[in-house]
This record gives sequence, C-alpha cells and structure tokens, in this order.
Amino acid sequence: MNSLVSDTDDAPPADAGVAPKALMKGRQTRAAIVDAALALASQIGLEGLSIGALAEVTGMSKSGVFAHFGSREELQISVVREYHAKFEDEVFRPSMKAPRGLPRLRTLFDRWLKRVSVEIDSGCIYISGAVEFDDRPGPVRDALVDMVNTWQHALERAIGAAAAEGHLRADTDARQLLFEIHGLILALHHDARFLRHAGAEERARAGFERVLAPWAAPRRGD
Amino acid sequence: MNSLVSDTDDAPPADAGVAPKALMKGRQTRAAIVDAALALASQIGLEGLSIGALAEVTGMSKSGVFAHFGSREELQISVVREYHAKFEDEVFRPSMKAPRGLPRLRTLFDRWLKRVSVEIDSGCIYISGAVEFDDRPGPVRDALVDMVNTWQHALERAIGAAAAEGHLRADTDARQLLFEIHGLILALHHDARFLRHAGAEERARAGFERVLAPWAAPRRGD
DNA sequence: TGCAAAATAGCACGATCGTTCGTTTTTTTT
DNA sequence: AAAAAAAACGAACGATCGTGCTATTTTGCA
Repeated sequence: MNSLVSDTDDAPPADAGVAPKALMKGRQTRAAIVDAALALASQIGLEGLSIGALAEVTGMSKSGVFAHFGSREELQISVVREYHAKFEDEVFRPSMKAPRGLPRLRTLFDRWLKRVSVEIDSGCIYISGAVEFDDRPGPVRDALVDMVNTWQHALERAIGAAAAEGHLRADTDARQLLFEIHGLILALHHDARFLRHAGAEERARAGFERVLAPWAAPRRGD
Repeated sequence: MNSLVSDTDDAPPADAGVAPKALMKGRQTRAAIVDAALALASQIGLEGLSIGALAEVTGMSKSGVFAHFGSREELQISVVREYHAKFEDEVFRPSMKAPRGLPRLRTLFDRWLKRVSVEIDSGCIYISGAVEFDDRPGPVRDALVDMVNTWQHALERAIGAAAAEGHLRADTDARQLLFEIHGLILALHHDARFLRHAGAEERARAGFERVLAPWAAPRRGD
C-alpha cells in the first residue's frame, strides 16, 4: 500500500540501513536514466521503451543501462514509480495546502487537468499505461493498477471530505462523482492530445461544474 | 470523408470497374487475416500487431500474409477500417431504427456502451488507438482520427436532432454534451477493462442521465 | 484440360530487441 | 597511495521484426 503520503523509496535492494556517506554515483546515473525513460515512455508508451534507445539518449552503453535494472520489466516499473512520485509532487501534495473540502477538491482537479493537457511533453502514464496494459497481466500492470488505485482513493477521500464539510450534499455518491470527474480528464486527454482540439481544457472545466452541480449542498442562507 | 452511412470499400487498388464473377480466393483469405488481426490488435494494440504472429494464427507463411497488404502500416489501416465497419454495423446503423431525437441518442449510447464494456474480446480500437497514436504521426494516426471524427460528428448530429425535436433544450451545446458523454465511455473503458471494477457499466448509465439533465427540455405540461 | 494469373510458400537480408558474460574503468574505502 | 567494490563498457547470443526476392502451388477462365 503506497500511500501517496509517505515518500516512495525508489531504490534497488539496498538494505538502506546504512546510508552511504556520499550518494553513490550509481544512484544518480540511475535517476538520470529513469528521467530519460519517463520522457521517452510519455511519448511512445511504456511498451515502446527500449534499452537501446535509452542508451543512445543517455550516452551510455546498452549493458550499462541494463545493469541498473536487471530486466526491461524492472525498468518499466521504475518508470511507473517515478511518474507516481512526480504526480505526488506536482498534483497531490501542493493541493493539500488548499482548505479542506471543496476548495481542495477543485485544486486537485485543476492540477490534474493541467498535468494531462498543458504539459504536452509529459503525457499521462496512468492513462496510456491503463490502455496498454489492460489485457497484459504481469508486474507492470500490477504496479500501474496499484498507483492508479492510490490516486483514485485519494480523490475519493477528498470528495468525502467536501461532503463532510458541508460543501456537498451529505449523501454524495463519491465513487459516482469520481467516475464522472475521471471521465472528464480522460475526454480531455483524448481531445487535446489525440484530436488536437483547442478548447478541450475549457470543456473539462465546464464539465466539472456540471457534474458537481447535482451534489451541491442545498442552499441554506444565500 | 467516409460518411458512416455509405459503405466503406475495404479493398486493394482493385480498379473495381470489373467485378470478378466469383469472389476471388484472395479476398476471403484477406478478410480472414484482417479478422484475426482485429482480434489480435484488440488485445495487444495496433502497434503490437506483428506479421509473424498473424501468420502463425492464420496458419499461413509470413510472406503470404504480407503480400496482402504490402506493408505493416497498410495492415494496420485495414484493421482500423475493419473496426470502423463493424462499429457501423453494430452500433451506428441499428440505432438509426430508433425514433429520431432523444430515443435514438439513448440507443446510440447504449450500443456504444455495450461495445466498450461487454464485448471483452474486442476492446475498442478507437480508444486504444487514440492513446497509442497520439504522439505518432503518420497514415495510421490519420485514419484513426478520420474515423473517430466521423463517429463523433454522427453523435453530434444525433444530439442536434434531439434538440431540434424538442427533447433537449434548443440552446443545447452539442459539443459540450458530446465531450461529457465521451468521457463517460472512456471512464467505463478504464474502470471495466483496466481496473476490472464491477458496476462500471451502471455508473456510466447513471452518468448519462446526469449529464443529460441540465439540457432537459423545459417541462411544459407535466 | 490446358494456360495465364493470382495466391502462397520459402528463404534470406539487415536491423533491433532483451539479455549474458568477461573485461576495463571509475569510484569508494582503507 | 593501494586495495576493494561498484559501475560502465564491448562484444556476442538467439529471437523476432518488416521486407524483398524467387519458386511453387492454387485458382479462374477458355
């Protein structure tokens, strides 16, 4: 259970008990490789990742790259983990500074939306990975499912909090609302990245208000 | 402009002026190959299609398979066209028998939904293709965009018709409603195929009613 | 039944894939 | 500065990829 709140340990076996005095060279080149791999996977997908291409990009030898992971699968999983960490840093964690309840939910959606549409260079691994691995069992799929679930649970909690705060109806169906919000993000990803429609971002925002409306807390004073 | 109403000609150069008396053997084996390719691509994606695997499945030689298409790209495009034809037959065309307006729109959504979720063996090429080719220019992407656009335009017309019939508000924003409906289908695809959540289909149906509600025609008698 | 054409097979090519292994270089520790 | 450990390299492997050739088989028509 990777909690989206405790930091992920992105490291090889590494008994981790003894922290090496200075961080070893290996770690930082490994990080550089994962960075390049994430950029590459964002464009051509996790399945499109090739160690050869990665070696060329990083200026290393194939075997040099390979040695850091031991298998292609482990490389893919490392990329998924790296994306998860970035997602945490850029979407989840900053949103926690917004006031609990609806404002925080709005912030989460807003940052999520920007991650999917604006940052063209870094297409969402969660979305592309879900399609690539929906019929491909294995550890990579498992890692993906795990992290998507973590993210969805975080959102569900945020929705529940908005209801608890009285910003949404008390009987709000959090999973249903989450389903519809998720749909907006997916439609945005589709229209912006694939169809290259302008204005998809605005449609997603408008949709957000619309799917929120049925659950709006009954007006009491205003 | 492949109109989703005129039949698509899925054939090689074939001057087509002279129709062969009996349909040549080539066509039907070609059709068999495309069928197998569609099934294969539905599981591992259009990029995962390999001529070797296809040869094994059909019991032919690699070159025998290859000769029917001349290139892998042409094979992929043929698969996209085949899916388009099937989609027409199973989703679009039967829905045209429903009464024009909201009933027809409901039928379209219902059949679309079933195509995406129920028929597990045949995952939606439009959805997986969109993700695979969003950053991969070329003829395959062009064909995909073309056919997704065709389908979306058909849906947009159906929404417009529902408004014209007075089933929806006259000022219905068809593209916005389409965006939200599309999102429901994508969320369904994600939850049912990737996360393997039960009840996703029901969530999509509930969502459909919800996104429709804001555009419901103002009650006049009831 | 024979002939032309179409369909399929067989084989080989260059490229790239993930992976293994032994060597060499670089880094860290003593 | 020497010794030990970690990191990176280079070459090769078997497999598979798409594709091009030339036979061989199968088909459709006279």
